[in-house]
Amino acid sequence: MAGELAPGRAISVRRLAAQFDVSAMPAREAIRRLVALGALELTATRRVMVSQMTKEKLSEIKAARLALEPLLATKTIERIGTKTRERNKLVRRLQEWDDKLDGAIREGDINGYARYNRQFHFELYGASGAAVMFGLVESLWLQIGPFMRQVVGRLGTTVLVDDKHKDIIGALKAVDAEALAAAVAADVDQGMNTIDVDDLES
Amino acid sequence: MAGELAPGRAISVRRLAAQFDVSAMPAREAIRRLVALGALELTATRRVMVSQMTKEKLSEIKAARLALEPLLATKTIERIGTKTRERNKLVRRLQEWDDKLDGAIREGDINGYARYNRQFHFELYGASGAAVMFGLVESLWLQIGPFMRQVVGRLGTTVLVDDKHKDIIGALKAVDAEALAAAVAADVDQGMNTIDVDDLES
DNA sequence: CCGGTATTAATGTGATCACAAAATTCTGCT
DNA sequence: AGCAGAATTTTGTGATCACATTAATACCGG
Repeated sequence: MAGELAPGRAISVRRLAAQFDVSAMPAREAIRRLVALGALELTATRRVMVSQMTKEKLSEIKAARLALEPLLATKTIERIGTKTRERNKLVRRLQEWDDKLDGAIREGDINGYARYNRQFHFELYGASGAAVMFGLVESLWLQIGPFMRQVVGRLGTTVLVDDKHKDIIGALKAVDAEALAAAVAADVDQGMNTIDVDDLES
Repeated sequence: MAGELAPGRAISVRRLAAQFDVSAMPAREAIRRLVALGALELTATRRVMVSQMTKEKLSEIKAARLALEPLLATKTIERIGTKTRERNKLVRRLQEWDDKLDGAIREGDINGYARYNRQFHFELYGASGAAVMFGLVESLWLQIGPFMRQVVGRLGTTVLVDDKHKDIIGALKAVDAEALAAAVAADVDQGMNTIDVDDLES
């Protein structure tokens, strides 16, 4: 999800096992799990690699994210909108992640960007308590992660300065579910539009 | 997905392996895969069982299905809306499944209902070529399957006669994306509303 | 007949092996 | 140097074992 593994990169059981100093079995399970979630894919020869991105997949992931993530954010407001204490706590945490995110963007730190952006969104979605949808979104992020990293690595983090995180935090503070959903949708839309499969072919 | 396994039912590697006359390894992989997709869940003691349904999960699944399945249907129209030949072929197949489905409902055949309803929807969604979203929806059906079967088994298939499949086929024939999305949403909504977690507690 | 305890069976999980198939490296020839 | 083909290594996958843990059953005292 952090994009440490480039699309197309081959993953083998024994190498992964050696890397994490475990036996083959846990490595196998981890790999097959990520295959089930779409992060890794099986080649025709049963080999496993980090999934490649295509225009079609990117468009699908964008549509699915736009359909699900605003919903999750809305559920978070439904759950803790009236609980001032919890809401403030969440706002504080989101602000922390966003601060670190801004820092990472300024410094061109791609690892930091990927990490803090994920933390920010998952903190917001996790607070919804909606485990099923959370799982679906997790699968989408697993599929988009390696590709995003590649693109950002090529274009630089400056293309990502214009996120809508401030709007998200503002809507959460105001307990405005509609504005929150709109801000999340705008953030997803903006993030997915700045990248393009063509960015990797040049 | 067909609901052959009731929620709460324990699944063990060795039993599954014996049942399908394979060794432990493929059974393990299958189980872990279904765990990753949410169909099975791990208990606190590392045991595996068919996932239980809760009001919250049911509500989440409904929301996610309503967000994704109309989208998939729309993508199907985008893909083969203008290709008359392929479209007619799909319509014919959908009609076949729907006929069998009606028969199953009339005869109170729960297995048939589960099977043909799934075939109908997946035929429609599969034609979209949207593999990512298809996977998400598959995961949702895997999670709802065992529960649906339980409820339908208790209430009888007659509660399901009022599906919107005729509307879906009609909209597809008319190449009306909006009407198709609305019909799919209505079908999902109707199907999810006729069932209730309370139906299993009585 | 009931409830708790001891005994037995079943289970998840990590480890390792074997084997065929695929990828990679090496080699020798032009 | 370039390249086909052989030799070697790597790999996925099924099989089986071992061990600790948990569930199921048997047993027995009241």
